[in-house]
Amino acid sequence: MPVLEPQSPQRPIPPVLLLNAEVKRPRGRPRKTAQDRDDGNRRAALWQAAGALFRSKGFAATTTRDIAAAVGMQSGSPFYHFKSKDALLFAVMEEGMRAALARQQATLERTQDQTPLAQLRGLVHTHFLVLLGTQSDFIPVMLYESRSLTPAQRDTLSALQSQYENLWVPVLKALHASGHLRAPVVLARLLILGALNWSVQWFDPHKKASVDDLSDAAMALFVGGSVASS
Amino acid sequence: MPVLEPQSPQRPIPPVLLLNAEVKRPRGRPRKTAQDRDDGNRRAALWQAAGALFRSKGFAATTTRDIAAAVGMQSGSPFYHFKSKDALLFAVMEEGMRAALARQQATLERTQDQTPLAQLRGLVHTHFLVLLGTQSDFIPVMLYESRSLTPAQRDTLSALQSQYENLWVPVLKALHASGHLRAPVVLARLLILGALNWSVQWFDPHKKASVDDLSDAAMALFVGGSVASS
DNA sequence: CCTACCGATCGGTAGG
DNA sequence: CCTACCGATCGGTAGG
Repeated sequence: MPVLEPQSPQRPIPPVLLLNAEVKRPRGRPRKTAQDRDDGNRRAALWQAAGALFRSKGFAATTTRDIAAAVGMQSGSPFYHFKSKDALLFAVMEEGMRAALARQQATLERTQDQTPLAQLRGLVHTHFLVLLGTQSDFIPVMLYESRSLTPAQRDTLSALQSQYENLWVPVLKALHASGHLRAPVVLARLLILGALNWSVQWFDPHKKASVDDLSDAAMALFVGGSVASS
Repeated sequence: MPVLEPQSPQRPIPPVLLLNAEVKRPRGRPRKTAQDRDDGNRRAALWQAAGALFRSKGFAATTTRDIAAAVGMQSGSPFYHFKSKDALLFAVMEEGMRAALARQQATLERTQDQTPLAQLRGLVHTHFLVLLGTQSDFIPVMLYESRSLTPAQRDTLSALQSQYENLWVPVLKALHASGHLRAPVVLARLLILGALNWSVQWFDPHKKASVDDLSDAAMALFVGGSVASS
């Protein structure tokens, strides 16, 4: 009887692995096809899964094992793609900000010949889509978990956030000049973005209010005010 | 030479305690005076310290050892006062909500003979004070860490939150009826509270904008709108 | 409220 | 990307 029998090939698959795999997976490591090989598939899968988990459970309460399991990896494997859990958090935020920036820039281009009111309506609507869309967990994560970043990461993200906020300023300035917006532009920007961002706390896609309804209400609240008649 | 000498009174104070205590404390366990005895001193100290730590580091990233050290206890001692870390979180939130409710009720009583605009201004101002005051960490914690509560705790808190939100409704309805507020009342309430709540993200007491400035800007934004002249 | 400790978990790593 | 594991930490507890 052998004293040492490491890695016996007949050893049964541990139950915990069967729990994580819905269907039997083929034996051995998956072959890398031409489409599959190191083109960032797995890396993107990791930060997308991380984004969803960070959003629903919070950064500190999410384990790297959760993330690994979500994409069918073993516990140590995420560290092959990301140096640390922190790097994963940063990737989630950075990818999200870049996507949001691109969408808002497209919105501004699409509405550049319209009135400032229409431009604001476009920014508000796109912001709601970015915030509340099914696959955009990035922004809520960014808004809630920034304190877990390193200073250098925070700086990089701050620059992206400034870019994003600055997209709003010319529109708000125009509306301030035309009298549609009464509050000072800087504070108005902060309060408006806050009102929109907070919707991640209460928006329920199953309720009756749609993103369009929200956009209408926001516009009415911010720039649809009446004459102060008393 | 005695084998067992538990609680030897000559035993030196462990260095870790000296680090936490700015001044030398009297030897032995502190005597309980009439004022001191179990009147909730230590319990309140714990949830107040927990509130500050949960706010700055987040619930999951704060250890019960952090909390114990902040009030000069040993690692296991918070569990003498609270059944679990979870119970501490709940205490922070509940105490905060009750304090906020009391302050807003006082505001409404103080302004009950004034115009709805003045009443809203009072609610906004008090809300900012509750949010941004030096000793009110409770609300930000509540807003960010609710997912760590048990369902029963969440229910209790939801009831308090509903009470708080309902304080705003009559005022907003009056302003809607008078034409000062254009957006639907329910969505307006959500957007307005969101705009205010978000200020915990960016408000800096060392910057020039005061809570009064914020209140003015918020009023201008929500109910100070101009005629839509184009 | 302290002491001493447990059981579990977790981020991360060496080596393949 | 997996295996096997470490070092540290953490919530919580027994007993006093």
